[in-house]
Amino acid sequence: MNRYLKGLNPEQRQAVTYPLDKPLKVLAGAGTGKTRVLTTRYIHILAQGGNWAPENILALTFTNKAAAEMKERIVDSCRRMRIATGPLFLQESWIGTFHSCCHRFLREHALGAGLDPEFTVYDEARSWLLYRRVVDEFLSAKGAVPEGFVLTDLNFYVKDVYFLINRLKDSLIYPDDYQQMVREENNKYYDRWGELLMGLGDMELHPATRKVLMERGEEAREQSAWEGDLIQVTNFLFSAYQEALAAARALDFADLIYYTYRLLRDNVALGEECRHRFAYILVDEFQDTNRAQFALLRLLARDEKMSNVTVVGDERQAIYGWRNARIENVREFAAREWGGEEIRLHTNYRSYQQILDLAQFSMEKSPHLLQDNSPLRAQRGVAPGPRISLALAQDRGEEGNIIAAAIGELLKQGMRAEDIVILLRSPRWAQPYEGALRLRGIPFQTVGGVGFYDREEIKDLLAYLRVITNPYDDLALVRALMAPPCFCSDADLAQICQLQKRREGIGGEEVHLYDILRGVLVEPEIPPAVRKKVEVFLALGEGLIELQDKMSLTDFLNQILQRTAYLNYVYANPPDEVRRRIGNIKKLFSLASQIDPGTAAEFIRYAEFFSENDLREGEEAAGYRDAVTIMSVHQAKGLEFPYVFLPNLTDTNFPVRAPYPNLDYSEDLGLIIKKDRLGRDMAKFAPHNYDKENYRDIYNHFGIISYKDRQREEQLQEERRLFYVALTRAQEGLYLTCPKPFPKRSRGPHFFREIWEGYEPAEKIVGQKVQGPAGDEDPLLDWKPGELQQYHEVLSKWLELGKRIFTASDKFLPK
DNA sequence: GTAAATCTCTTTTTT
DNA sequence: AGAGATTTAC
Repeated sequence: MNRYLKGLNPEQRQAVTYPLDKPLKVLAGAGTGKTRVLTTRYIHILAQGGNWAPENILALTFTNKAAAEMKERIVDSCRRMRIATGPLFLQESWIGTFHSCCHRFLREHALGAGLDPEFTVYDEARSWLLYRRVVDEFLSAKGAVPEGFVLTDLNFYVKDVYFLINRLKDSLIYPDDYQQMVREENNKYYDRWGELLMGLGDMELHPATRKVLMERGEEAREQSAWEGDLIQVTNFLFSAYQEALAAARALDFADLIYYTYRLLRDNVALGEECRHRFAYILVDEFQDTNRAQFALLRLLARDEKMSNVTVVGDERQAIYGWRNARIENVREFAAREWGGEEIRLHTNYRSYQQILDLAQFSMEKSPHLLQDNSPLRAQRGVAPGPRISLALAQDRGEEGNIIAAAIGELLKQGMRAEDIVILLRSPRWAQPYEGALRLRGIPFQTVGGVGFYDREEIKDLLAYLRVITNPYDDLALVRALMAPPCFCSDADLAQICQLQKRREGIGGEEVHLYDILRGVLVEPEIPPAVRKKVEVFLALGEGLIELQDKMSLTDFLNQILQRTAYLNYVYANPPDEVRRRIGNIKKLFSLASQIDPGTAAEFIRYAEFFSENDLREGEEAAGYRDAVTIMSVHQAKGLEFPYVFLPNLTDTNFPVRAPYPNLDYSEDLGLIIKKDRLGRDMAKFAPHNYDKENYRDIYNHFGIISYKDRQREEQLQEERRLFYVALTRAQEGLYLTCPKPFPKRSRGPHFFREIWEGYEPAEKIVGQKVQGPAGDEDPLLDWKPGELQQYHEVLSKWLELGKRIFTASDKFLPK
């Protein structure tokens, strides 16, 4: 047997050695060694002879980090196997994300793809700025506006159209196709309404129901006209955005996939050459690919049956739907139908059986239509003693204390801090848990989250700095105008910009926003309220500009804070938020003092460097090597930890309720708009009284479904999968906690409740915080020494006795 | 009685 | 902004 196959279990070995000329789909559950299978198959291809070089194997991953890891592991194995990889392996191998591989390919074939060889790739920030400019031009040039279209309507949709465009592009739908497709789909939808209205006559209905349905039909007809307008506008903006990209010789992320796709589709010879070059294709995290990526994969494959393609994925871990990933891609890769095989990996090397059982228990609570939801089997078997603990805390402060106490206990038992992770649904909730850990002197580090430089208060203050060093920095100027104390609204700015456009129209030259501001003061058409704001702003700015060179950077920042009364606005937030923001502002001062004596301009350059490179400056000073990690579940994907804490499992936090998009597109409904211009829900979004059975039956009979309903269901399922990902990170132990109070009218914590009430093997405790005297104290930090002792006692029971000291009852969970 | 309007509470993930 | 519960309108 080949050496690299040693140590693989039979199912892994089967996957690695499965014939290379047949399609293969590996359904690999969490912790089943999927990356190992993929890298070993890569080695297997090289070792099988055939004289294949690394440049003949295309290996696609989801992140650059995963690609780097894979490269490292392959190089390692090759060295051990004494397979010569050549000195240029890292440069020649095609191991990377879809985006990075397409980028490289397009550089090689820029001319053939009709691109400038010096094309640039726009990241999200740059593409958004370009799009914004396109929208502004559209707003000022009325020619493209449909008759009757109210321009102010568009402001509501600006962001949504941008997301819509990205969503379409991720499905390879570009302007030419978009308008036609969406119109057809829309017409089909309204045809169904027509049928419903026709069918009403033959139905036995309550007169009131009939009347309502007739009215809704009429409403739907009106709404279809509104949709028509928006289709026209979105299509115009879409084309204009693409043209602007072309003019800038730029591609955005989606374009990288699209241009590669188009090049291979249209250039037959090159397509052939490419299919020859990539003798084998491996794709990791297939459940996170989008439609465009799948389509490209079909083109890259040797034949329609994907004979030289191996994909690895797990539907249960699909958590990137919001980035247009299609979980359906896994099912649609029909390896068996195409003469290949589906291999399932069920042996989990990470966790004890109890943890896998819990994950399975939770997963089966949602009606997923998954190809493979069979349970995982723990290689490590069933652990002695309980492995899953639930705690229902009386409030968030107590929750933090329970977790901190439990972690302290683990550390006392000899665990290392780096073996422990706190996983959050949203990184913005890190603060309470950080506070609890800090209180006990437990070292921690918070990864990711919203980067320091992306924080509102930091961006505001930096904007002021930028405006003062360069008043002609329009972006900074706009940000500063919108910040305290002026709070210019979008509408205010629109009026100022109109003035700018008009000046440019007269002089024919570009006029800077800053120069316009003075004009605003004397312009009769500008409302007094706006004029006042600008007046305040200019006085403020001029005062600061004078001070600029007279003091140190930190003193100057202090002046900005004082003169804008910025802290007053900070203090208007809830206490948690105030503390966080103040902490950030303090940190800005300490960063500034580090480069002090230095100029504001230097500091800005420094800050830009960090934010442009997405180098995250954490909100908390980390620096511990051996520290408890706090991160989001998304960031934890692919990682594992001995002990996992999963706090804040409230009804609103996990699963989280996301707002519905104002605009969306789907193949069966066409363009979906949330509200019509009167503020009513669009029929397509949510048919009236859809939640009532008699209406729903009629709607469904005529094929009128509720986008809202479907969206909600899909959202919940993605949250369920995210929860599954969180649970399956744990190797040794899992601690789930949920703070009270529950909002009066909520149904209680959804996922937590299911386990609390339905999963017998878990330990369950209820916090017993004694109500302190009511006051204005901060509930997060204000604990009394006596209480800590009490937590400790509760916790000892939890950890040592290992028996259920409490069972669920209605007393603690609202019905 | 049902349907619509109002009130109340909470509030994301990132290559 | 969404989702229940509650109130108001018909």
